[in-house]
Amino acid sequence: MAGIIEKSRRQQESEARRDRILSAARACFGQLGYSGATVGAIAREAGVSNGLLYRFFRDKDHLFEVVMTEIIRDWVRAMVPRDTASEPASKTLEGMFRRSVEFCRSHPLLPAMLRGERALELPRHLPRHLPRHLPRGSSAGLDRIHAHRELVASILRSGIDAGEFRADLDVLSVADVICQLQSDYSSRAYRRDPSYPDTPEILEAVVRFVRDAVVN
Amino acid sequence: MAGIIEKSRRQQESEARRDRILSAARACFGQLGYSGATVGAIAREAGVSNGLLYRFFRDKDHLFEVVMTEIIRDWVRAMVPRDTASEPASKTLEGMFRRSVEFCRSHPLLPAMLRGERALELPRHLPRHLPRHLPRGSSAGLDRIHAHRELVASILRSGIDAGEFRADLDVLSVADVICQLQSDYSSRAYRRDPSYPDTPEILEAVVRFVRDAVVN
Amino acid sequence: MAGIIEKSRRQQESEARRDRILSAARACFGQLGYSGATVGAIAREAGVSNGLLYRFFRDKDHLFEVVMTEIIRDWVRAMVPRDTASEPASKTLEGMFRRSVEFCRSHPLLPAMLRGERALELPRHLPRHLPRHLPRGSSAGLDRIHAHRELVASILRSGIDAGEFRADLDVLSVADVICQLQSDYSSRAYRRDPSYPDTPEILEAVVRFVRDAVVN
Amino acid sequence: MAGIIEKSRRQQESEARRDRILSAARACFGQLGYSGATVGAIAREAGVSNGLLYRFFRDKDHLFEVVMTEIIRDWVRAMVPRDTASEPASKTLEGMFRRSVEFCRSHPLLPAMLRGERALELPRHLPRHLPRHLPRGSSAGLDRIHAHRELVASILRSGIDAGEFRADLDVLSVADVICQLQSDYSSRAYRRDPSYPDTPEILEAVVRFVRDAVVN
DNA sequence: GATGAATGAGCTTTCATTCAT
DNA sequence: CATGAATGAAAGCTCATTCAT
Repeated sequence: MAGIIEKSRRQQESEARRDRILSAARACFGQLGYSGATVGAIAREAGVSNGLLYRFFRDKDHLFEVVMTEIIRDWVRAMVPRDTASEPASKTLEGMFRRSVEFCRSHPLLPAMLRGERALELPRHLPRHLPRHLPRGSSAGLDRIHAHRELVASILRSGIDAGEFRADLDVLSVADVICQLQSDYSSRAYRRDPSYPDTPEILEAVVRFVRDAVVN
Repeated sequence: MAGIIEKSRRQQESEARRDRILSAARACFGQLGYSGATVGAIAREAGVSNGLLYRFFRDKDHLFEVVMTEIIRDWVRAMVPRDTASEPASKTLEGMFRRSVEFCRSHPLLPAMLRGERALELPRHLPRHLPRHLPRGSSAGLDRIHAHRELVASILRSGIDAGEFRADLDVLSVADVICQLQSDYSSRAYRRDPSYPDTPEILEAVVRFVRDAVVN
Repeated sequence: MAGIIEKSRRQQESEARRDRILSAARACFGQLGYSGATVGAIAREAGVSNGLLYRFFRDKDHLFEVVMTEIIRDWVRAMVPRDTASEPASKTLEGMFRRSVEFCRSHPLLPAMLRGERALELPRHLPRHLPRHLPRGSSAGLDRIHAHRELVASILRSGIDAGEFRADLDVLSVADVICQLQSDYSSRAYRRDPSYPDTPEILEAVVRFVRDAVVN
Repeated sequence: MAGIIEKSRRQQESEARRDRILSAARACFGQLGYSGATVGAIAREAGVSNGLLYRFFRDKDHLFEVVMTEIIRDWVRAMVPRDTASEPASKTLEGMFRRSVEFCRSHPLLPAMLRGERALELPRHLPRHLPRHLPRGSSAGLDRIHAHRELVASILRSGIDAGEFRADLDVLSVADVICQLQSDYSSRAYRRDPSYPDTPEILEAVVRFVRDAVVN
């Protein structure tokens, strides 16, 4: 039994280190961008050696991909509405919005990247000669984005069915707009840019803005 | 007099080169991100030597800052409403939105960065130890952003005064939302990411969405 | 007694592991060169852990040296003539040559390195500034080389004494040439380089070449 | 005119540096093997910066290939017989042999590699899992090797035709043996290994050895 | 002014070696 | 004894920047 525990201890520590690396990567990529976040910086932040990173991840790219996939998974998970049945659709919508903002506030800042996904530095080897279209798109991430949009759309539809929302909404497009706003304002917490304020008042205003746009 | 003309000619050529560099930088930064856009690539794209770049700009960072400032200036300039007096405020708003999108579509893609400003790779040397707040923020650019917001706010106010818009709008916050949407959808043209579609239908929907949110 | 047996068993296992490591090292060094053969690859090939290697060998260099010494010992041993008395010296010589080739063919490929000994990657840390003479030269190995040459020389001498070989041979030099050819052609099997063919015809020709050079 | 000279000066210096790099690479690869010869060591030896190397050569591999091609070209060129007509074939053969040795003695040591080509460290990325056959074989080099063998063969044939050499020689195989010996003893100068002596006596003996093997 | 060859700091990645388990 | 996770020095390579021409 001692043996088992001992082995488990080692394994646990190893996993903990892996997690610390992921956390550090999340933070570094978020604050410094893809190539600004050097492997060395990530390792230092995680309190491990440079080389250890490569025991867990094939290379920097792989680490990046794992970070992105994870963060999107967590974010979507955090937003998903809980008890959608009993409340008015506008409340459901508002709940999602607030939970998303809350997730981003209390969590490492990757969601900021979501919005800018494109602006995130591309892995440096892909584009050698200028006119090349960006690949990127860890499919896992994309799926989640679609799922998110679809979720909002379904809330909109149920709101329309309930006579709560305007009947003439272009559901998919409006869902797109709402998702966009959600990621925009969710990420402000981490922009730390006074030009893009992140006050309760603003959030209130956004919620009201959306409600005014969709309710009858 | 010949001397003067000659000098003037020289100056003209020099300025033309500077412009070509700026254009190239705009394109390269846009497509490749901050660190993906090497000084060499920009120079090649501009058809000048590597070193010439440093006659006009202190360093890569400086060039980046100038590019950003310029692009924001042009963008704001393109959006500014022409004859604000005779039309309803909602039309003015819609016009701005469409002009913004149009500007970004026909113009090099930097506006895409606007939205993500923060996500744009930062100059690699600045942040050595993690908890450091991003400098960034070519003040010129910031001013424009404020100006833009102020402009939208003034349109909102005049719409309210005219009884066209809801009287209870939190003008500044709503202006913020509208500006955010403007830059979001303006930049989609350049994301080339199927997850973030850029169809006329979407644009129409956004216009309607905003109108529904603000008109009485 | 049980204790002794147990210990002996342990010891046996340990030695078996040591042998497996040596085998693996022979294969890896041979196919991948000194620095291509990573300690990890050797351990994996041997089916032991990375660290165990260091219980038996001081470091990678030491392992390499032992491998070289062993292989040379085996090779020389394989070449040694059996019943030198009854046959003509040219037969003895031919027998050595063929046994050497056979040894290299049926054995891991290190003999290939023999020839190139010098070209074998040297331990990377030794030579920092260029003009340094290569250490290398596991004395054990060298002795064997001398022994080999001496053996050939003695065969030559007995051939001369028997009136079978030319009397004017520079015995030591000719022995050197013959040894050289022996290692050259013995190692071809492992070069797998079509420029250096390894056919029975070639071997036949070499045997004849040597005979023609030495017999009266 | 000044302009032309000036430009030429720059170019000349640049080419000189390229040559210094090639020289240094020749020396380093020769003494240290492929991976022992670090890019840094080569640059230091050449008296240039690390990075300059990459202006002239794609990467370390490319540099290596150029070095090999060049050295083989020079070597073969140095061996080629001058006035093949008037002298006996055995003299022609002897001349080649001596010139080859001379070339290697006065020249950086790469010829040593020729012999060991296979033993030269392989570019490290090719073989990942053990059972893989070595590619290598800068075709330019191989061609030269074949050419060399063919040259020797033609000398042998003319010697046979002249009744100077044995009529029953397996020409191609014997040419192979002679070429092998040529590269063996040519490279000894650089082995600096007392086990493989490089004295005039040895050379004399080799020449005689070959003569005895082929002449009638 | 304009060039681009040259530099060298700094990046990602590998791997011999150690040591807690 | 044996393991393999962890380390960190050092490798190959890139690229912002300088400066002789």
